[in-house]
Amino acid sequence: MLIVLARVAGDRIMAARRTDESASFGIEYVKDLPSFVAAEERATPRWVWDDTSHWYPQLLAARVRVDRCYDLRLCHAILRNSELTSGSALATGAASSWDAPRVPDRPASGALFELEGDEPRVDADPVAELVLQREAVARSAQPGRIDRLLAAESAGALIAAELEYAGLPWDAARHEEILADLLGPRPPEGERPAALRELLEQVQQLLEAPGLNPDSPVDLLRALGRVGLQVTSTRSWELKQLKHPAIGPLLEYKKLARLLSANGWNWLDTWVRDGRFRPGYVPGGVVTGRWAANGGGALQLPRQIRGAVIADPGWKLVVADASQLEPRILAAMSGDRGMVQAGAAGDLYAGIVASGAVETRDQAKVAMLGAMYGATTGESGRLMPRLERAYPKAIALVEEAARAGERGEIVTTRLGRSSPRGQGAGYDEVASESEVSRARNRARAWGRFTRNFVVQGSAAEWALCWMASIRRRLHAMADGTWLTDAPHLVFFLHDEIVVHCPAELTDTVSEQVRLAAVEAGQLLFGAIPAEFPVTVAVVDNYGQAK
DNA sequence: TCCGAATGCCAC
DNA sequence: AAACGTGGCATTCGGA
Repeated sequence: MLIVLARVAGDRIMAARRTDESASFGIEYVKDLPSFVAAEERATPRWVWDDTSHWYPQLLAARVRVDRCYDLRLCHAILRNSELTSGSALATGAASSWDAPRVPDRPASGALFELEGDEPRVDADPVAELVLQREAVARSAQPGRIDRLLAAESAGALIAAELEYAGLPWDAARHEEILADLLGPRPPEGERPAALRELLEQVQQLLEAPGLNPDSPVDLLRALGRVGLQVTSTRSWELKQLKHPAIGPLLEYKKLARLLSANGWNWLDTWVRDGRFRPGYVPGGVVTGRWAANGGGALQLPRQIRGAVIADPGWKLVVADASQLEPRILAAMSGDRGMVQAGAAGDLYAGIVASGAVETRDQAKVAMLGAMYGATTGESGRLMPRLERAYPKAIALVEEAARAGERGEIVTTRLGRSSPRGQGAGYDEVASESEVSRARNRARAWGRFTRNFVVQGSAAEWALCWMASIRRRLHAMADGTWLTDAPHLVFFLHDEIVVHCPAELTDTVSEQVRLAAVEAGQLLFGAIPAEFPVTVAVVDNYGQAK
């Protein structure tokens, strides 16, 4: 059963229900959304709505969870662009409001937004859009794959809302300790903490630059130049090459200044409330299908402060990451038996060494990353021919993706997400030499993008399937207990998840997380015997994992 | 004074 | 050693 929800004129909510494919929609109006959804959810319908982030948070706030949904905006973006649905009316029609960029939900009351016109929002007709989308899927050459992707993408939207609802357990006191240890006590607003002040004085003295602000690259570059240090930038790795007494304290300053500005006291005040860090997640926010973040920097949580992520008393964190996910995805997608075999024993990179393709694990890793990113120089570039000889099908897949991109063609992930229509490679015949070379560079850069797109995007699909399966399994374990009173997901980072879990359930949860990884592999690749092992750590704080 | 580009570093 | 993909975010700096 499907139930489509929409806001209609007069700020009313309409529900259009369809019990099976052949039936027509029955319309009703909803008085109280949470109680309506809670009642209907007993029959586990698929809820269809324009944008999960506009509907689900208020349901969760009322302690109403839903099992399945269909996010029209996210699915539209996939179908509109996918090679697998390129002939559909949805793909060929004029752009509509469904193509508009995501609109962040309006805060309940915000003076800033009142000016923008506060008439109630009326949704574009979601039933018509749903019909168009289903038609596009039905006419696709690969309806199974694309449907799987739409389901996974929609499940991801539910998970993102639940992650934000639950929040990541965060011990503000522990965070403050970490800051105090490294930076000194919290300084008054606008002043540098003690550790930074001391380092700054040293740097200023050693460079004989009393007024120097190391946070200003221009200023710093000038000061370094005055003592004879020739550098083209002030990046840390470049400064590390230099020999001068000021470099040590300068690098230390930069490290601590980064901690202060990115995850210091201001960050703590802004993003942590009541023992939870609640960042913004944006499912489908990256072209490849990865999630993006907006607010809080969830996807760049530095290792330095992960020790502040502490499970509640009596609870644990189950931290799981998919080992060498992208190369394994490449192996499975290309059907490269040798590379699949190399990953069968556990450590894919060790398997590559064992096959004799390269000498060390580090070489295997660098070479694989280079193959997926398009490295041409350095050690990675030098190892490529050997990798290609050992794993011809895997390397051919990324090489073909790169060539397609260079020709201006689109490429597509395992389940059917296509790259944006690119940067044409063309240049005209009368173009000057520099124009030709610029065009060639642009084409090559786009080729590196499409090369990476197929692997990164397919890995993102695997991760969505994995996480959706984990969510389903955790819900089954919960046996009616509310989301956050039972084991629940609290963090997601591309190929890694964290489950907040009562201590006595960690074994079961770990097992379910592993089973979910097997299931994800089957969802993407069917019977291909590719392994997707996960490393699971049961810890009290996130800093203890890995 | 506001805003976008440039810079640099964090995550995968 | 520093070129090789996807991002977010804080800070500086120069132009409107």
